[in-house]
Amino acid sequence: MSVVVRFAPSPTGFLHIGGARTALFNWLFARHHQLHGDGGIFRLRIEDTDRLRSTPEAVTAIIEGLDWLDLTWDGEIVHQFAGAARHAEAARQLLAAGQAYYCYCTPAELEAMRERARAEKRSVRYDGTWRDRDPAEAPAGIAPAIRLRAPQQGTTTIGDLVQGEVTVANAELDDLILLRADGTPTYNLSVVVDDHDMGITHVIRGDDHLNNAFRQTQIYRALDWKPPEFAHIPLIHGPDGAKLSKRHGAIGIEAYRELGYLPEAVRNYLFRLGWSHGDDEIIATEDAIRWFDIADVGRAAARFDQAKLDSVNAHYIRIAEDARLVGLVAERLARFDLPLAATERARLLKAMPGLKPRAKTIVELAEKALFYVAPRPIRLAPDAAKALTAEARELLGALAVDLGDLGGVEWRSAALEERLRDFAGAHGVKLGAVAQPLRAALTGSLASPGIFEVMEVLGREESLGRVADAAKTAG
RNA sequence: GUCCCCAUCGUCUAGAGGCCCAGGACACCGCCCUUUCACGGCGGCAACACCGGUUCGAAUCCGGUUGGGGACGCCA
Repeated sequence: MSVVVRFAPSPTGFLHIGGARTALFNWLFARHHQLHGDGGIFRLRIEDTDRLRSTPEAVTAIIEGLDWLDLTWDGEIVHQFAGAARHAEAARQLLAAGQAYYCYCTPAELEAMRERARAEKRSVRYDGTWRDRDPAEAPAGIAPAIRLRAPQQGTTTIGDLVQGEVTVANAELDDLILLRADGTPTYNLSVVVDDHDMGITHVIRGDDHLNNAFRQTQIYRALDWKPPEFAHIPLIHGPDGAKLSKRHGAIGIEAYRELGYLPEAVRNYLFRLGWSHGDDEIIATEDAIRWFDIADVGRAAARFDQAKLDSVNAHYIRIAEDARLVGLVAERLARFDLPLAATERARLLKAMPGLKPRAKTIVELAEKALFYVAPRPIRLAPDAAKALTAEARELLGALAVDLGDLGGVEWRSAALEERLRDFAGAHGVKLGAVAQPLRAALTGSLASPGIFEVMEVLGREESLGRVADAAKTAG
């Protein structure tokens, strides 16, 4: 079996987290099958048949989002509207075969029909007014839409790879519109024709399309085409348990990049949401490809949990290349008018091993790296300033003299630690009593990487300069 | 309202009749490590929605109830 799947977003907004996961699952499915030699084509189709709401900006956002997540598609992007003529032709073919008919109801009439149904607490669906009516009775001046003459008896069943076998009574489904009055095809028609023409074997999409699967199956049957396999994956819900929407905040995938998440972390978090492989939590993408199986996708909706995303992201930051991290941090700092010189980048590179286990996001990493490259005198956080008591400053003054005497001794973490311990002993105080004021002086904060490491990275001159700054700070 | 789907710790999940008085991860709380904060290590809290069946035996199978979600557009 040669597997062909597609991700088919409508370009009416940014690529949100749910769409990203749908794309990810399709991509994983394709790459998995590719690994096993049975095809594995992942196509991208932009469903832009809604001419009013589709925008080129949204297309760009979707492409950038997929690029960022490194979900590469195969072949050319298909723009659905480009196939409108072909879709319309399918509708006319059904019309000629008696599988579809002209409906002259106006939108206003249909709205009234829905209102009535709602008021009478009946199910809301087209009542078939024009299904069997003679077209000769058509009102003048009204352009008709084309509706599918759907079966009214019996049932329609789809064998869903995630949800199992799902059956619905045909009486529950009404005659959907295939071609609008203006001659443009509707979503359900376009999807069926495109999926068929593109040779799509598996349709993997959000659960919210499950109902459409029945309608689409009816269209396949009317056209005498074989429907693809369906796999409707559960939606992602917000913390409140309802479908993730704009109401839950800015959730475009690019927002996550902006918030400092690494693409591999977002990928890991996303495919672990609804799909599992035993107890594995941190899963490399290569392993996910190897292990991915629709059968392991859960049936229940999952809530989005930022704390977990943070933790996964923290993990990927810890194992990321230092140079890459420096690049990402530099990019952030540059936005705050802090372009880094080569020496500062080199400093950050050296500091990165001590910095990265302390950050959950790149934003946080940049904040924590700031003191390394900030110009003297560095800004002191309130609690750091408070730690610099008169007594502490006096101690730092003495320390500066002591360290200044270090002369030819190496300015290295191990040697500095030894020196500091001796200094503390000589002054009859605990190491912490000198380390904390020193930390405040060097980093402007009371929480930082190991202080000896900080001294080494900062270098002799900068370190002593900062200590001197702090020692003379007015208490 | 009608139809469809779902249901294990707060959250993500493992579990496909005995291995489960339910395991892992995140979060939370302790302790250890330690110059601070993290990381790491150790430990703790915490769930099979409910009621009936089936079975020697059910988180796992069946039915119902409740709860949650999704869909009901000439949107996609």
